[in-house]
Amino acid sequence: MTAAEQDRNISSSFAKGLAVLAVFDAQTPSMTLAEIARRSGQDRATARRGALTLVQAGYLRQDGRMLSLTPRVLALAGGFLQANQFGRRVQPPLNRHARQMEIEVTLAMLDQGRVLLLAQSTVDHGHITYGFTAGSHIPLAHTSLGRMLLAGLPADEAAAVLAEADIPRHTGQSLTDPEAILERVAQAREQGYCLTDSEFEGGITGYAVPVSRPGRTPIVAGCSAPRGSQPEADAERLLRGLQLCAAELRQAEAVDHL
Amino acid sequence: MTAAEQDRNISSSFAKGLAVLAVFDAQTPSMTLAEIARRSGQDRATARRGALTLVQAGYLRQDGRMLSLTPRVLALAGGFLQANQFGRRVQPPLNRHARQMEIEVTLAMLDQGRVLLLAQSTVDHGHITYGFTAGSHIPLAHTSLGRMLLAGLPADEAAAVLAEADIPRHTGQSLTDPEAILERVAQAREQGYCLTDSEFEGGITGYAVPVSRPGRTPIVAGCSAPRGSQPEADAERLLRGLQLCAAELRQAEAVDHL
DNA sequence: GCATCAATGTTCGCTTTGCGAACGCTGTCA
DNA sequence: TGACAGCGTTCGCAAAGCGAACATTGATGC
Repeated sequence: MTAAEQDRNISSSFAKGLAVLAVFDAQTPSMTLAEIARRSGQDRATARRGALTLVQAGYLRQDGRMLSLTPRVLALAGGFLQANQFGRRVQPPLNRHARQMEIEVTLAMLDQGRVLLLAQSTVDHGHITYGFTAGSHIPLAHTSLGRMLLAGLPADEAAAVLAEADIPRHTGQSLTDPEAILERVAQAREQGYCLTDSEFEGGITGYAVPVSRPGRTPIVAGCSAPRGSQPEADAERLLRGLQLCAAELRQAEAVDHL
Repeated sequence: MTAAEQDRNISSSFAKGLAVLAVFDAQTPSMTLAEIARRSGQDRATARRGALTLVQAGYLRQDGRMLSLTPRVLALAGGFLQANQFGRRVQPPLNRHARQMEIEVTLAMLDQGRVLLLAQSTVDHGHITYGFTAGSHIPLAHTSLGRMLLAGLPADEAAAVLAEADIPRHTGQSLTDPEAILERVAQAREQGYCLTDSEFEGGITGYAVPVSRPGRTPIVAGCSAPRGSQPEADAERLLRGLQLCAAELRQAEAVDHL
């Protein structure tokens, strides 16, 4: 009696193992077996087999009872980055505009109810940096990147995605009502850019503009900076820079088939 | 009769699935099932199950009969990068020195007989760029990064690693005799830096210095540039810059536990 | 110091999964 | 048009791996 109609085309052991690997995208640098089991929602024995397999394959390292990712996982991402020519087609425009704007520029897309950072220009100056890198996840609801991404979806889909995402309160200014957030999203959709202020980190303003063509899976570019003495002049300058950057990426078709 | 003494702690299905995922680190952006099967050395049916599982998990996308990586694989690397604070501790020094040197600086380590790029500064100027990114693999034998990495190993281990790696001929200047290469490696080990000229790409000189402390798993920093009119002055300037960068990374203990 | 308890890591019998030979389908060449 | 080569897909049977049960570790009370 098999009530659960298991699909013979899917390897459940493999899927469970992948869940073990994916658990490490949290901020926790290393975990015990039991913790992996808990976070991946699997039996300890199952998680153990998955983890030991990953150790043998070289993706995980075991120090005593702690397990942590090895640099080899970078090679997995490397495949994607090379296939899509990020080094040639995405990173250079990002860097050039970042340098002109004198600010870090980030490219992002939706992933599982969060914002996935695809690439980040790296400009050197005195500014604070969150320390996010390509592959980092950041919250959806309280960042300009997240809201601009939602704005790239039809309103009903955006509402559905937001309903699935959790909406923690980062600062006193964070909007917590989904309706209020969706209103900001609609506003971003209309005006073609998104600003947020102090909702994720106090005193920091976020800027974002769309990169992907309408209808495609949304991709956005954005940046963030401490609120200065002339907020409106800053906003105008930065949004103009982001728009230029986005236009260039669009023209280079750097991002069309993600 | 089970002659092969299969380890009950390892999930072979998972290992095979991982092999499917790893196949995409080639330069091939998308593949058919049969090609995946061939490259991963697996039965077509097995490869199919692995691939379909990856599709369901969102790491692979299926367009007709072609399969390609999705951006979600970046999240796997993101876990590693965040855990090791690359955004805070590695990227900023790299960028700063790259800007001072006016050249792209790369951080790398050994991985499976090749050089794995861990991070890359991103400076904007007119120079040629190979288009490599973090996570890219480059050859071991004919790059200064590769030879400096080998120099970080005891001589016998270096020879063993090199024996496993393949040594294609990229240019007319590529050394092909393992002994000759090991001699250059020994030279690099003694003098504490490595230069290569035109062995990977004609007219391009590569520079590399060690970053990790002696005895640890080798990590190196390097850069490459077209040979200019004053090769020796260039070499001195660039090596000095790389040494400063390496010293800073060492002091920040940015790379100690990889 | 010893007993108690909770939480983690590991084993092994039973069931389920997934291996791969075999099949059908599609496009190509003579 | 028939033969063929390469591809994706199916299904019976062997073996892989699930998880209850068992060790092991380490913290807490007496």
